[in-house]
Amino acid sequence: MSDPLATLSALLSPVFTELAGDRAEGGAAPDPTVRPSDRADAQINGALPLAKRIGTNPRELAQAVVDSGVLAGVASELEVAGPGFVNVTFASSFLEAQLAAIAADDRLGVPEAPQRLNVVVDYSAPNVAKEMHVGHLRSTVIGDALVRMLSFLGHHVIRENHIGDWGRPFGMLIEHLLDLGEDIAAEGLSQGDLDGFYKAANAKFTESEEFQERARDRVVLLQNGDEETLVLWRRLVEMSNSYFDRVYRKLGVLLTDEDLAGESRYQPLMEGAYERLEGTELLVEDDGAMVVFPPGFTNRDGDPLPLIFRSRTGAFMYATSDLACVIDRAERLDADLMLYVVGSPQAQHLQMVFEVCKMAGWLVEPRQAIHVAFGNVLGDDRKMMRSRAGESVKLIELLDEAIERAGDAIAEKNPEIDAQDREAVAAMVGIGAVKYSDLSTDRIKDYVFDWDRMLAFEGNTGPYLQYAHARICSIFRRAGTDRASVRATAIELAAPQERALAMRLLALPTALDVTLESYSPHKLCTYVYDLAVDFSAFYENCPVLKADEPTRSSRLALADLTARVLAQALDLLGIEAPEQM
RNA sequence: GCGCUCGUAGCUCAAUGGAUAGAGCACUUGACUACGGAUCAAGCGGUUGGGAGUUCGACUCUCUCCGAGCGCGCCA
Repeated sequence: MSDPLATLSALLSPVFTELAGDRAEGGAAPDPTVRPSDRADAQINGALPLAKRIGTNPRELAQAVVDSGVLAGVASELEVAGPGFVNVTFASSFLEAQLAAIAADDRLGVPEAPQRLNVVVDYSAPNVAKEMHVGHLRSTVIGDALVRMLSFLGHHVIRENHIGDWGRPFGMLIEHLLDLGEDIAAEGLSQGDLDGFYKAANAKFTESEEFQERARDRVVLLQNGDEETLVLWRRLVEMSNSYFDRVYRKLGVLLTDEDLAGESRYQPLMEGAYERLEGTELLVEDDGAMVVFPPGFTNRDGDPLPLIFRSRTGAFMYATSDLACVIDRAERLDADLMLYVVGSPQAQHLQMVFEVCKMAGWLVEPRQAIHVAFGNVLGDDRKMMRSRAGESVKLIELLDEAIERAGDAIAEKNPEIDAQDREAVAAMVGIGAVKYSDLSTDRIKDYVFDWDRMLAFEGNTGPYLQYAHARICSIFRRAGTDRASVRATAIELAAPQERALAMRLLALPTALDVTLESYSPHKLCTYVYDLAVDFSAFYENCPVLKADEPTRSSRLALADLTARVLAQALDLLGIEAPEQM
């Protein structure tokens, strides 16, 4: 761990334990509570709670921490302040050594997780023969970022795209496919007109009784595994998947066909899951349905709320499917962790499913399932984002608009760039802007989608971060120096802006840790933004190319390291870092 | 009605129980014969929805009230 704060914490822990002595026995080990500080490089806050616990004077205890001498070589200055804080200033030599270490490290100081976990991430989940809309954006983008971060830490990540490829609507969809003829349907669907297809089918269903009957018969055939029907169903799924794939490529996420784990896949597992549930005696009959009453859930009348696993008519429900899912992930995939990147309205349902799985013994600590919930994308009217016609906005159109707007802005700000480069950069900038605006606020909250703000290129936006990266690349272009060639150069920290930048660069591992502690990508966004701001201050105050040696080389090395950390952190968010823009 | 989530500057958002609640936008004022001004610096702007409690210390934890969104049995 390269973070100087982490080093402090590690060095101080034994000191605190010793100072606590036997008077603190029984409790948890005392935490030095090292925090960033605006009055010094860091502050140690742990003396206050410890003094309280063992009944001594906090300032004296803080002084004892200082006198322990364990920070020799790490800190150049230690000062007891206020009621018992210790302000720490790092020795430049220490920071310089840490910088050298991360500069020589492909992982930029981020250690691999001590324990390699099997992590299933369930995200994106569009519906076959239905358009992907803004509602799918958050799940896809947040899930993708989490997948990237977890993979980077060395975990074994299994992506699962739980597409809606099964169920009653497929009767009418298949009949509509037959009516149209496969070729015509394929043409429409491959053009991305999924909504038109679905709506036409739906319209016929509501209008024509004859069609309804055919649709219902078709569902039965599908469920009974009729081969001809299955062929048609597969065609439909394939056509949708190739469309989804186009969207994913444009969006730049890692999902591929390999990751498809649709509802149909869990269909054959439901019977077994259900039988095992029967074996637990949790299952009870209620009003003809087979249900479980997990404790703590009530309906509007204050009665226990059931989770229904088999309807009165004998059909399995989506709870049954979710149950089969958990069992499959736990037993076949041996998942230590299951992340459900699903909108917050599903909170209660998932909570109930997880609870039943716990009661039945299929979800036992340390194996755990977590709902990574998120809020809505809102329009400027603060309501669910809709197109002018009142329909949900097609994701693909939204992405195209982002790219177009970014292209216009680039053409305006950087007329020298050639058309081909501009096109490539516009995609990186436009998509990056959309992703960053989605990732940079706390996922649990709704957020307002605002073109002007996300593409403003100023303030806390994707383009601003990319710009910081592009500027660094520009320095090297101008210098005619290969970036890799400066990586072994010693960095000397003299100016305060250099120190601040260095501290930030070293903090990447901590930023990743706190991000994954709560699966909140916005924390990593805040880190990257702070890094870009620190770099801007450095750039403004510390001339690189005009500096004398050895300062010039040192600053080139610092700039290169900054670009690497920027690009790495952006990559973990799924955002590309162009070399010019 | 019950449950979950949210409420922070005019707007959009931050803040692992730590000192004086921070950014961006907007507004005001400065800085280009230095590496990309798509920038930087400074100013303005707050009883953190109200109240109570826990704590040496609360935006953060607990309770309560107000307001908003979502969910609450045979769709997924």
